[in-house]
Amino acid sequence: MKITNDPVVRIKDIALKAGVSVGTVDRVLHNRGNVSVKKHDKVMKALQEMHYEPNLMARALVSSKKHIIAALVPDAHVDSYWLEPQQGIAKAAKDLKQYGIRVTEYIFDPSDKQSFIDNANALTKNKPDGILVSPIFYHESLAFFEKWKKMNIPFVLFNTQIAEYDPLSYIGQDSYQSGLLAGKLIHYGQHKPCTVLIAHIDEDISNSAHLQKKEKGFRNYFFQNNLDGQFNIISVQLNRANTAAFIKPLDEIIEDHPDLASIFVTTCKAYEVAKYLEQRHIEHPSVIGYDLIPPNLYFLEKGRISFLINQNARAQGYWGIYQLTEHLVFKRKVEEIKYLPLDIVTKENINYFIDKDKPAVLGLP
Amino acid sequence: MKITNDPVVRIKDIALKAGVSVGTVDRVLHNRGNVSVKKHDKVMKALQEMHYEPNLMARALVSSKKHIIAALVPDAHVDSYWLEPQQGIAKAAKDLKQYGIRVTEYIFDPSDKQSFIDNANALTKNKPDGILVSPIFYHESLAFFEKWKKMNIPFVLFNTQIAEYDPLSYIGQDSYQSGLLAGKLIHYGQHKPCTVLIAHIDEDISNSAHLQKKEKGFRNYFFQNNLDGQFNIISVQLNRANTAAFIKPLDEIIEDHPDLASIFVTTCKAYEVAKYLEQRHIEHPSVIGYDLIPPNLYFLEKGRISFLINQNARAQGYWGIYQLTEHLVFKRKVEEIKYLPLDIVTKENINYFIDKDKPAVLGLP
DNA sequence: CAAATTTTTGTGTTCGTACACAGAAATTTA
DNA sequence: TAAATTTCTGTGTACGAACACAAAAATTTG
Repeated sequence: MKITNDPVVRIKDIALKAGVSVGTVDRVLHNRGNVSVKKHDKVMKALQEMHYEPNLMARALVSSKKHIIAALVPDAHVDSYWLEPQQGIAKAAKDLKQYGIRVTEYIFDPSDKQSFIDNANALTKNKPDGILVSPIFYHESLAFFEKWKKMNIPFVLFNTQIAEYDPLSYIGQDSYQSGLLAGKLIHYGQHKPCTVLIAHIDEDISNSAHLQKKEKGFRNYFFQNNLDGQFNIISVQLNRANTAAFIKPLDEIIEDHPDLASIFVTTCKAYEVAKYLEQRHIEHPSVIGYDLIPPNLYFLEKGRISFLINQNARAQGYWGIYQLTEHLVFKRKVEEIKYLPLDIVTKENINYFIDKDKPAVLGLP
Repeated sequence: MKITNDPVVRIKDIALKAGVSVGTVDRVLHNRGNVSVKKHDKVMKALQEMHYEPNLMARALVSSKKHIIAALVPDAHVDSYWLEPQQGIAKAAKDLKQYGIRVTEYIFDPSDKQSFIDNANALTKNKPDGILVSPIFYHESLAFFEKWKKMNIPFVLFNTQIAEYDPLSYIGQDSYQSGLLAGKLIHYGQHKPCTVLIAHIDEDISNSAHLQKKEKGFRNYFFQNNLDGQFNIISVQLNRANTAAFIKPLDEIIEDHPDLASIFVTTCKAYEVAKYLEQRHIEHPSVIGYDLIPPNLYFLEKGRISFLINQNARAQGYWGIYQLTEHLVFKRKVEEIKYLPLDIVTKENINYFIDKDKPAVLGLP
């Protein structure tokens, strides 16, 4: 039998041990100054010896002042991908309400820079206590980062990383690594030489660092493992807006490459490829894609999509708000970069990844 | 711009609205009785209308009485598998200390029923406020469940499920599902007819419901997908204690089945098979196993093990303590069964799964 | 109908921390 | 050296919920 814990130490205990009042300990703890060197040292010594750890509940209770967090996120009507982060944000807002967190969402059109600017301006005018933003427009974002920096408003980025003006934290997906992972999955499923297609759907690669990183990671998997000779990797950019730009290129690729064994879809639109294959009664190529959105799940269940890589977009939104809360309410240090797990999801383990209404007790791991 | 939250409602607000004192509201909230029907109704009405949700911080703060949780877990020296749950328990103990939780561990020898009984007796004598137990001995466990039930001590099971005497919660691995998943992974990697080996290492199948469920799930994958014809599935029980009982059967199987394509190891001992294959310079069979323990990670990194299925044993320990805390401290309803995710781990995404000082993200998606 | 008893209701204190404010000690100024 | 100022220190209150206890109202008893 072993006991895992030592007793709880309160500020009062520290004060007693150091021979000072709780007020003095408090001043030391928060570097508020106005403490004589002598007592400061005494308190520090007591703190070291007793391993003081603040009671987060009491702390949260007393500083129950309201913190307003502004979330600047793309409109899910334009690209349904953004539904997930938004759900995460909403969940976090609900869970963290009791800590005095209020979340205000500013929704911009991801296809319209001006919409981003307008919303960012509106947000800035309201002077929130913290900002969560998906800075998909690089240059436009920088200007606001500078403003927020000057206004001393902490901001957290998610989905897209921009290192300048050091944000409080970046919550992200590791696109390169996910490309590597997709490569592994496809390689594992294919032993004979064959053709593999990388399909970028509905997004302009040149404008998307993500897609580039995914493609690079994917290609590098085969390169690093000296598989270039066996696998003929081709890539294509498709656009659903225009049937000709979607169906036709696919038709041609299928015709030109009878040995096409797998298709790696770099966006959340794997279901479009699955649908296409089904309609054309093409059985052989396996499909790997991203994100647990309903149409993808449908084809995963059917077996038409083999794997989905879950980048935990929901969790990105959740963690963004969570990190800001840690900073604003509990004044804790937060990780500068937080990559969320890359889950490999199949028909057989899907049920662990949907729903996930996990509770939040702050302070928890 | 949309605001995600409504204002926080306190007991005081309810009392004001209902025209009573906070004491009365408190009595209604906790069914303490001694409230006139008239006022009771008024309070109920106010509660309904204002969507009261208790402030968990304040609640935990006021009832900051110590809760002692006893954890009855197998000795990791006998089977290193138990290291993971123990780490999870230790982490939870640390995180939840501030909520007044003290964890006492009782370590028993998993190969010795009497050791289980002795420790369980010692534990019971100390009358903890909650119990976390891995009831690997069925009959011996039942007797204690009955005692604890009578003593009104909530207990949570992990790792092994026993439904009688309804525990507060069961935290578990879904062994059947993980077998299915392993089947899928092997099938995905093998297109030609071949032989597949199920290896149970260092455990007696007949005594382990887990291993049986894993094998059943695995076989059913192939059965349900009408793949019986193509895949010749054989199984073997190996024991490292005796070299003859380990090396020899493997040698024979390899010789008898030149088309052996994959080996599914149902325990955490996949590294033993990987080591064997390496020493014999046998390249072709892919290996799939369980658990992220160092020797397995070594062979995963080398490529000798293709996939590891992570049953999140660490998280099992963590959640066990967590669920008891939810019940004891926050008085929240806890899920009766909590299956932890089955993660598919490869060389390419391993870094998200090790370390995990994961909050279990508590609360997270 | 008053006294005794029971039921119902309200008030006050507690938890650990943060912060405001008052009071004490040390320092500077005249 | 006294007064004014600055630096330092301790005390008191608030946060929201829980619970003990006191007070008030309703009921029973004599």
